[in-house]
Amino acid sequence: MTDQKKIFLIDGSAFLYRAFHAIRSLSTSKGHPTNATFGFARILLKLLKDNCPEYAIVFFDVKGPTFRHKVYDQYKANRPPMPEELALQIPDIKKIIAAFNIPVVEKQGFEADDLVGTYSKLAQEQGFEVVMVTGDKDFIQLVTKNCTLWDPMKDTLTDVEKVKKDMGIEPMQFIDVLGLAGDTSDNIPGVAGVGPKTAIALIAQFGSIENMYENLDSLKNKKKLYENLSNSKDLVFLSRNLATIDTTVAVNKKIEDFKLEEMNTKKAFDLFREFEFKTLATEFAQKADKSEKIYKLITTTKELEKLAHVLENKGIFAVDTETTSKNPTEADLVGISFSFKENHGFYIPIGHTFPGEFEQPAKEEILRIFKPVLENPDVKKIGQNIKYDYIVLSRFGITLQGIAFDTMIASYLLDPSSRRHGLDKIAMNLFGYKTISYEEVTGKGKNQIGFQQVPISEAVDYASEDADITFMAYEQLKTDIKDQNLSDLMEKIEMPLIPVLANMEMEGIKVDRNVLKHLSNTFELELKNLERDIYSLAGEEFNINSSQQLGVILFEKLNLKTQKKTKMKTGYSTDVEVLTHLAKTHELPEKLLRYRTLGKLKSTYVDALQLLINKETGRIHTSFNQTITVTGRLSSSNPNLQNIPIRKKEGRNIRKAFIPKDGHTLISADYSQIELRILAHCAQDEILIEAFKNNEDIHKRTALEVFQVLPEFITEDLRNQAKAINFGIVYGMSGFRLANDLGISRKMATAYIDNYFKRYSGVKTFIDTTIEETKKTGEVFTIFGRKRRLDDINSSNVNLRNFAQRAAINTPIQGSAADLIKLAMIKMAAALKKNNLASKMLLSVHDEIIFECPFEEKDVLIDLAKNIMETVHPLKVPLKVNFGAGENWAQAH
DNA sequence: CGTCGGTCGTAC
DNA sequence: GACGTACGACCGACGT
Repeated sequence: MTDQKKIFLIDGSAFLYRAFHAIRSLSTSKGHPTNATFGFARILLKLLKDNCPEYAIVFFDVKGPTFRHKVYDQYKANRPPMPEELALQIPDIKKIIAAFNIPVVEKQGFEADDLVGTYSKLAQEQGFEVVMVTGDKDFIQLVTKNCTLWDPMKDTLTDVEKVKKDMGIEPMQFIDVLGLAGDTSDNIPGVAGVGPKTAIALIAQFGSIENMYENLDSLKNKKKLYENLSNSKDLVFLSRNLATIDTTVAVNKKIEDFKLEEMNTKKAFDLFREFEFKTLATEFAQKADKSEKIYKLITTTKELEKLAHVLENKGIFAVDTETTSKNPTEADLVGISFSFKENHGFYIPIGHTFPGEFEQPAKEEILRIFKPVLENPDVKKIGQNIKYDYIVLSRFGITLQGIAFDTMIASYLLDPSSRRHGLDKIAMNLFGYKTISYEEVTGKGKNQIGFQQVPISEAVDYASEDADITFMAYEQLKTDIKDQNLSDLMEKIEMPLIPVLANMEMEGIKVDRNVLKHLSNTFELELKNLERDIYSLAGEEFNINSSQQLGVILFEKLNLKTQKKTKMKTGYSTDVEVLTHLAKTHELPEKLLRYRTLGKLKSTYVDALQLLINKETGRIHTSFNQTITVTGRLSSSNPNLQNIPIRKKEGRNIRKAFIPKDGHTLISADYSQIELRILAHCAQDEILIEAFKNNEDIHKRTALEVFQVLPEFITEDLRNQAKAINFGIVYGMSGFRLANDLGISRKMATAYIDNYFKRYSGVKTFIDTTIEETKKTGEVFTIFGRKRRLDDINSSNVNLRNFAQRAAINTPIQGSAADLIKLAMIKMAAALKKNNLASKMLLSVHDEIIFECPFEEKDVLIDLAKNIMETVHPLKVPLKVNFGAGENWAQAH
């Protein structure tokens, strides 16, 4: 190695084609080709990584005639025009080069080759070592002791020694080789019958074309060659001229000007993201720069007041709270952070355990100073999962107002199928920025500390970053939301829903612990008995909850007939269906079914619910998650109050534990057949619409249509079968499944479905057109424009494709129902406030809203709710809401 | 000792 | 294979 400066001259034009052809096909999800862009980027990255160049230039041909065309009008005449797929990618490639901060040189009338030649000469004159980066053999003529040739795709290096060794000639003599051999791709003629091998041999023998012709007689013994050479003398000299790389192009002569600057990783990352180069994007993501961040600890009264003042004036800022718990209904405030400008953040410590190292302001003072701005509805607030902060602040006497944007929700609306809407993922996706993780500052496992114990400097960085990134993400996501036509959904539904849900969570629902205790004891007793019986029937003790061990007992020890394997084929299935079947032949499965039912009720509901009763309020405060489901529904967790049993008697008893507070009653408002009504609306099916308009029993109507019998022959059983069909349609059910469910032949089930589609022809058309449309766009939409991508709809995998087709039908229906009830909840919350009612909305269970209502308000509330819920958004069919009231949830429903 | 996938069961 | 959307208890394999 020498300390000589080195410059890399990159033959961009040649690599365009090589990259384009090397990768067969690659494109973004929208179909924009990226194969050449990817190949080119990889070549440049390899160059940068392998060589860490200080100087480099990329050269491109410029469209239009060059001096070679003047000399020879057939030059490159046989070359087809650049494929459109490639031409489309040239701007992308130039963007990548720009992001890498590599200078580009191109000049009208000259090819990249000539520019490489010219700069190669200049650079050597100025004391540089030159590496020409290309796969084109023509450049061999330029190789000198200070100029080598590197092909990054084959990773071969060509220097003077290698040329001498391989061909027995000096590099400069390679021009004469080209003169003789020609070049079919450039349409340079050369000599007929003379290819590279012969040409090299001739030049090796004679030294030059001139010398060869002077001594042509010595080739007379090779008659054909001699004739061809004699006849082509003019062409040979012309060909040599054409193949000679010009080294005298008039250009900026200062090589020093081409010193590389550091690449713009951010821009490169953005481009990789745009072109969907996922691995490259991730690679670049980790190189984010934290040095430009300005995060400040704010503690003095003067600073606090100044900050509050600035926030007020800015009119919009991101806010984030740090607390002692993941559960906002029991979290204590540890700190609060703000940001209103990218790369800037402020942190105010409130409840840190070790304030000795700094002055922690009094909590009351902080709340007093920031309460006005946080409660000012004209000052907009941005948050990441801001419902959390709303609840925490609310418990400290601050009602957050002016909630304008939630980055978690925006991320969700843009791609509800993604399970990752954490700030870390958002930062990575948008900026390639790796955030400080919570575990990094608190530790994890048994050594984890609360945020209140995190050293203040780390707390400042972590908390400020959260607000900073949230603000930065907001600026990007708001345009993404707009571009994707999701603004209405965001502004009219999801954002206004946040405080509504927050208040429902804070309100919670009262639970009678004694009811649960009693149920627990009752179940416990029976479970003990069942356990004893089961062990006795099995002839041994085993873990009844282990389906694996159970399988062994049933199918190996007792030799019961196996029914089916589990989904993953890891063992025998022991689910309800199997056990029910086995129950006909053995007593054990019967007991197991009972054991399962009671065990489920006890562990999942009766016992788990008791643990989640809040000590302060005596109520259960679920979380309503707004960014979980792919369809737009809410989900509920800790506990999940959306799957409390109701269908069977024993389970329904659990609902008796959910009660209203004194002087109140629980009211259930339940949308009747909302999904079938939405189906009627979306499908514009005449019969369905008519049936709903006439307030008919929809399952009975379906029975009439499908079974083609007179009304007086519709039995309860037939109605139930029709009900199963109605539900099945919404889920995209197959004939097989229907046959299974109804215990009829597959043929009969298919006939039913055929009949259904014949009668409800609008539904049939809706299903077909929805699937067709989804195939084109890869997206399905709800009535309110909620979007879900279903790329699998075009998968070659039958299972994936069928699944996507069913989802394409179900999502608009389930999702539109979710849109409607969300809107109804927003309107109900507003109406309760406007009418000064003391009633509270407590829960939402997909098509049902539960209220807690003072006795005297009951009639008013039902009137109001009926009015609002049924007219929430007019459809082609009426919406109908059923009401129930009672002293517990079982009664109310 | 924590994580994670599999199985099962509850709701709409 | 075969009906959409969730949450969560329990088991057991696996990794630290």
